[in-house]
Amino acid sequence: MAMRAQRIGKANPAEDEAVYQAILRALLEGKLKAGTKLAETPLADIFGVSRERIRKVLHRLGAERRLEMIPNRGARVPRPTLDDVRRVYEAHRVLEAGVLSQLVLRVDDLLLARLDAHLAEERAAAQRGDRATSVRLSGAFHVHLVEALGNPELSRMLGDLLSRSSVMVSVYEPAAQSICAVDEHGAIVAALRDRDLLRAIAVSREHFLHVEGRLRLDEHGASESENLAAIFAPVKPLRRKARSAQS
Amino acid sequence: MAMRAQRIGKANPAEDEAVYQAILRALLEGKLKAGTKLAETPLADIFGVSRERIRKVLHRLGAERRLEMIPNRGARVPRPTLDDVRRVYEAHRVLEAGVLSQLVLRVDDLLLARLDAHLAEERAAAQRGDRATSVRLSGAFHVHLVEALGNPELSRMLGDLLSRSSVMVSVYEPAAQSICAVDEHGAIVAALRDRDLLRAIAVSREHFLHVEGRLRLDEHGASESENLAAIFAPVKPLRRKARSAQS
DNA sequence: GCCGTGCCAAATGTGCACATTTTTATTTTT
DNA sequence: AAAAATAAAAATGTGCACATTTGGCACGGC
Repeated sequence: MAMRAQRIGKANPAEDEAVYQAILRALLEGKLKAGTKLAETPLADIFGVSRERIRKVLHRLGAERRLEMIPNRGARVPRPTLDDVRRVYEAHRVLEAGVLSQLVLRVDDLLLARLDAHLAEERAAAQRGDRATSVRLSGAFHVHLVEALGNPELSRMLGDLLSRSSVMVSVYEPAAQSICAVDEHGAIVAALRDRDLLRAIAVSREHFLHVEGRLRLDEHGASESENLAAIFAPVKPLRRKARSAQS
Repeated sequence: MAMRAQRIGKANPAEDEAVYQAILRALLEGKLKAGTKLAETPLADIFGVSRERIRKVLHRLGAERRLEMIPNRGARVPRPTLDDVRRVYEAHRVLEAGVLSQLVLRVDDLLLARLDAHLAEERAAAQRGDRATSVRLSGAFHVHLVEALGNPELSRMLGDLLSRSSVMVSVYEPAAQSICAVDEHGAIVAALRDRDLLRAIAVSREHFLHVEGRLRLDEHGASESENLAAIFAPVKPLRRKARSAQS
């Protein structure tokens, strides 16, 4: 019994984060198609970490409602119903209405200036046809609104909602028109400048309904995304235990 | 080696739930004082389950922001700052404003009748001095409002917020006056009946500010709650491995 | 007398070896 | 031959044995 100094218990929280971020990123970028099964053992091989670590990350993502966990059957990328998407959008709409109701009470020139600056950025990106930036800035507008309240609770809520709708967008939304119209954002700021809560809420509501209206109505049965190894390829294996599971 | 048929791997999800509910309940009922450390091994002994099971539950509660998890140092009952409490209340206020903005667009007689019935219950409980029921119904009012929208996302958000503020209430709120005034709830319903969004939001806002205003301003250093075994005593041990850890 | 240093006990984190459940493939029966 | 039944294979869930880290305490130095 030669005291096999096992290499267990490394206590490396960075590894957890790395795996978590990698899967989350793939999820947010839409690289993982809806309905794909995320088995523990293959992922452990791909990332070169123990299965328990994968398991922990998967359960965490499940708790955040970003993965669908079925007891004894593992984790799957959720396949949201059109109704699910609508509910998330509605929640976003409701939350923003609340944010606006609080915001009209404390608008100041500084905030308005910041929002105007953001609108200018959005317009610039739209004019030069930079669609990627447009999409990013379009989402950032709503983040700006909620962060103006300086309440981490609310910011986190909206963040969760946004990340989830981002994933859903990749399923149901036509890629071309997925950006919010800059005019509508401008209208919200204008209403805010006038301290007109009812108009702000109405405009915001219209805005979200527009986005919702663009959702594709057909539920195309998202196919399983094969070869997971390729999806996580850009991420360097943390340990060199991973072998290419090429078929 | 007589094939020690180990009793591991029982795959009993009910046990998880039981432990989770027990701790959550103690948390919500304020039996666990803020700052109390929840070590894994003692809890495992108390509940008569394995440490891993406790660990899983503790991490889940941490993910739900109901416990404060410190790496390598375990779980503690959070000791919220007064600012923390205010932020949760503000989030609740903002969310309800959004709910109301959506609700005025779809109020019908059925909803109003239900709310009236609830108000009647509240008044009855208040008149007969049933404080426990009053507190419960008072929270249920806000739940009714959000559930009227029929959106599970929003309901879950409010549920999280409510449960957290419930815990905080036990720290900062004077026990006697912690109930919402029925009149204020009635005023919200009245504004809803008139489809007057601005008034509904204003009344709701006032209502929450009243509750916030009653918070105790002194941060009393909540002492550690000793003898955990007694706190979880009403819960029957799941296995008979627990011995009374009386000092 | 007080602070820095090093050891000891306790609590948390992790990998592994199983048990259990699910899924798939094969066989048998009507 | 199709469907039900059965067995094998794979994947998930769990307890346990460690390793690692943390906190306290004694000892010694300034």
